[in-house]
Amino acid sequence: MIKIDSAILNSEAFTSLLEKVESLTFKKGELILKGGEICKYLFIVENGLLRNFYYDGKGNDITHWFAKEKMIITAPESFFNQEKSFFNIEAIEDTRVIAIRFEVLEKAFEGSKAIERFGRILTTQIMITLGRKIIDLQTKNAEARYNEVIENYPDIFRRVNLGHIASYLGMTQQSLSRIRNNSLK
Amino acid sequence: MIKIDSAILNSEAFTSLLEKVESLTFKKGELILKGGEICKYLFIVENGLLRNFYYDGKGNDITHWFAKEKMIITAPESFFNQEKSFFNIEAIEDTRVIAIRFEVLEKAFEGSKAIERFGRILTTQIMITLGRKIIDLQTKNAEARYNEVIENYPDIFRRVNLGHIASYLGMTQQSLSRIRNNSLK
DNA sequence: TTTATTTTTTCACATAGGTTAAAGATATTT
DNA sequence: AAATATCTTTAACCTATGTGAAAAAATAAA
Repeated sequence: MIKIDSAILNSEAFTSLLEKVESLTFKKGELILKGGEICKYLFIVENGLLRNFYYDGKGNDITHWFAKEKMIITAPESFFNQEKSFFNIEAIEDTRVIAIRFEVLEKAFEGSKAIERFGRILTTQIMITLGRKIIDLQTKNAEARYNEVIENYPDIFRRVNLGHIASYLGMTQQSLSRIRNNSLK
Repeated sequence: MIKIDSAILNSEAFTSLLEKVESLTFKKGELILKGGEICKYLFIVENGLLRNFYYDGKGNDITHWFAKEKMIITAPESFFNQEKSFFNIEAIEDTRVIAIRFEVLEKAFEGSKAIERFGRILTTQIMITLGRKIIDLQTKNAEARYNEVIENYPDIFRRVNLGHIASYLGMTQQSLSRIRNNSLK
């Protein structure tokens, strides 16, 4: 989960970029990006909650990323390379976003060193976050991963159903339920 | 594993950056960065092989990243934020690298939009690679992950011992050995 | 409210992969 | 070439987590 620093949000470069972006709203349950499409937007959530998830067509639905207020979300490989997406994006709640088109962002990158820099710092932080998640998946058992997420993201946890949390943590919903039960005792 | 595109390697901006970098050599087995230190360098491997690994002090040694010729490697969270590293970097073979100091890279970013852009594109590609690895860990079983790595990185696989490959794939060495045995039959 | 739908829990059972320990291979050093 | 150290395989056993199915609880719709 990637939060945008308010120093960046308030910067001049960023403010000027914001003049060229769109404001979109989505209904709860709405599929904003379908796998196979090219992701046109990078979203910054104003209010509500989105998730990026992988779906393999065989019932495997794996949440990869949540984004609540002030967080950023997209399908990175699709958006930045403008190729077909492996991922879907869905609104978990009624959501309003700032939506930045790829071409707008590209132009902003070209036109402003500060925004180019913002983009670099942002992708760097995402890269670090994902690296940590890999280590967690490889070193921590299901219970430890669960404890970590309720520690770090208690409110997302409250707003999202357990199936999504379980897949985000790399376990089945039944396992998550078992863990929750055990940890009460 | 992150390979640098040769279009970038040959660009003017990159060439000028290269004038300010260091050439370092490491002996096989040498620990180049210890957990707890601040990572001063981003490395580009000229020849040889490095690995970035996590070690928890209890015998858990997990390879996170390999880098052979033309690949880039560092401890991202430590290097880019100049904070203590959770990761170690080790030479698996005698290795010569181009080593770019943080301050040099920072100055290069500040001084050149093209390099700032190079940095952004690089971190974007790493971000995408790590995202794919997470999905693989969550959807594929040990055997499928093994098959994928020998398909995609056959030569790294040949040059690295199986313990490192196993931890990179998120399994024990014994499991990897079992899989290799089964897949011969 | 009642009914329908979705979400969460529970349970019995299955299994992939972990653990521990030891034996074989391969390399490296003396 | 012996001796030592390191790497890889094998095997018996174990456990965390998955699977499938159903019940219970919560939420939404009629």
